[in-house]
Amino acid sequence: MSEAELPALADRLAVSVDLAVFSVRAHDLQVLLARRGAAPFRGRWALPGGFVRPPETLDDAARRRLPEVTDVPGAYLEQLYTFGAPRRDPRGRVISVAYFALLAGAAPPRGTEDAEVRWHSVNNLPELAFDHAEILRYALRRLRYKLEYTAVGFELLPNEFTLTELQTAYEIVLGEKLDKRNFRRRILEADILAETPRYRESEGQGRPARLYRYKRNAVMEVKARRLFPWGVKEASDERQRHDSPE
Amino acid sequence: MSEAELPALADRLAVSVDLAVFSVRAHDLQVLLARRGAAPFRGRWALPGGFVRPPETLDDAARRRLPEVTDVPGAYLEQLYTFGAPRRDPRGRVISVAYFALLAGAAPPRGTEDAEVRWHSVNNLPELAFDHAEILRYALRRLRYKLEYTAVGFELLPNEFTLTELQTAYEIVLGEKLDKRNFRRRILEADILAETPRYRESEGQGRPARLYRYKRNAVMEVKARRLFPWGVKEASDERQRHDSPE
DNA sequence: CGACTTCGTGTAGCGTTGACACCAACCGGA
DNA sequence: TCCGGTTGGTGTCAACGCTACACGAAGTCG
Repeated sequence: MSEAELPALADRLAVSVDLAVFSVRAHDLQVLLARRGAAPFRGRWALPGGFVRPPETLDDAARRRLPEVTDVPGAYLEQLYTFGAPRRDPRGRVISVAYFALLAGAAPPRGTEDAEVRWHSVNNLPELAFDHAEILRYALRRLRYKLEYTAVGFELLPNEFTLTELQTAYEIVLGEKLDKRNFRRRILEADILAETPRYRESEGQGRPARLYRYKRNAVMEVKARRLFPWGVKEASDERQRHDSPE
Repeated sequence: MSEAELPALADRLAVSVDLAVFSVRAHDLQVLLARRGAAPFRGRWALPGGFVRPPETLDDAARRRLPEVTDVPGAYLEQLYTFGAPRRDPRGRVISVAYFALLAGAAPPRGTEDAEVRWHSVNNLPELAFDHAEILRYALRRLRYKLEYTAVGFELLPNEFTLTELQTAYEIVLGEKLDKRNFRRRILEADILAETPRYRESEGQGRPARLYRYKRNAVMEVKARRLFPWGVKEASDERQRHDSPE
């Protein structure tokens, strides 16, 4: 930031936000995609997003997109990474600040005037416009990491939920079965859930399950872990940059 | 990304990269700052950085700054977060993609024509221009996290180093003493260091220490950790967003 | 050669993790 | 109402991993 003057208009860049909106629906991890109604990539599916307007925050720009594609009370939103390859958009230089969002599974997609919006299974994705496949791969990786060392899983569920529903959501996202007793021990010891007096009695047989809700104002914090008590592997084939967070 | 057309020139944004360049020098964690030679914030210290030019990658824009402020062979560089509050720059709307870099302690600062560049202790910082204090706080947090669960510590040292030097670097960054035997066990089990046949004999008394170097092509990878075997604390006073990476 | 400094090494106790099986509550149909 | 079917909810024990901790080795200096 040493230049005295802002760059000339011609040297300014278009800045967009793109959202990877995840939800667990139909026992599957899904992401919200919008079909492009105009060139370039007309007809292709893409992450919902749009250009940042001069007076708004990046977070605001991202949050503003949400009601355009789905009905949702509160959603978890987090900035992910900024993608800025010079030719990622054929129209010209556009840098994209990627966000990911977590929604309770109930949210139905909401089409816009000329843009069809639909949930897609992350296991069965169409070809995506721009570099959105890369963005989505990255978002997915981050989502899994995040779920492993933080407890944002609630954001994928309605306000009240059973422990089994929570565990199932984790299993779906992580793609791996978890031990019931250990899962419950951990999540309860973490002291971020509050029992409600209510039970889920609905749908069919079986013993009714206690409903829990997420304790507001409980914030996950990674307990200071001494150095890296983990592992190291040889350089994997995975040829990706973006190894930030983890 | 549903609009068909790019925004008008007037609605484009200036995009800058700002770098938090860290190094361990004089038994202290330091960051490279440049004194601003022009308004706004003339005379204030700021993170080195500059505007992104249309044909270059964000990473390139960041890497291009490095030789302007210091001599360095290879430096570790990683994108951090993108800051986009509308009024963070009094000249107009500028969004800043923040990077952090790690340098071997030897690197001397290198002034530019009208910009003095100096190392500053992170424990004794001057007032910074723009929102750079916030960016730096964030970068520092990420650096500490990163060091705890990844083994980038080498990047703060010259090619060959002793285990004690490495441990000292970790202690300085983390601000906490570490157990010698445990540190060595961990770092060696990780199998990312290679012994050299050489010893550090210089400076003064004591038994000479074996020199090690960082194994190229050894990539840290967080061993898949089951769920969050960690802790949770009440919402801390720390009123910050940006809880991404961890 | 003795005092001083830094290097380099092993173990035992403890806490945490992961694996594992059964009774409880409710439903529906016979 | 009883019985089979389904889902909910609970405790222990063994293996492992982390932490804490002290002393002989190798060299320097006077």
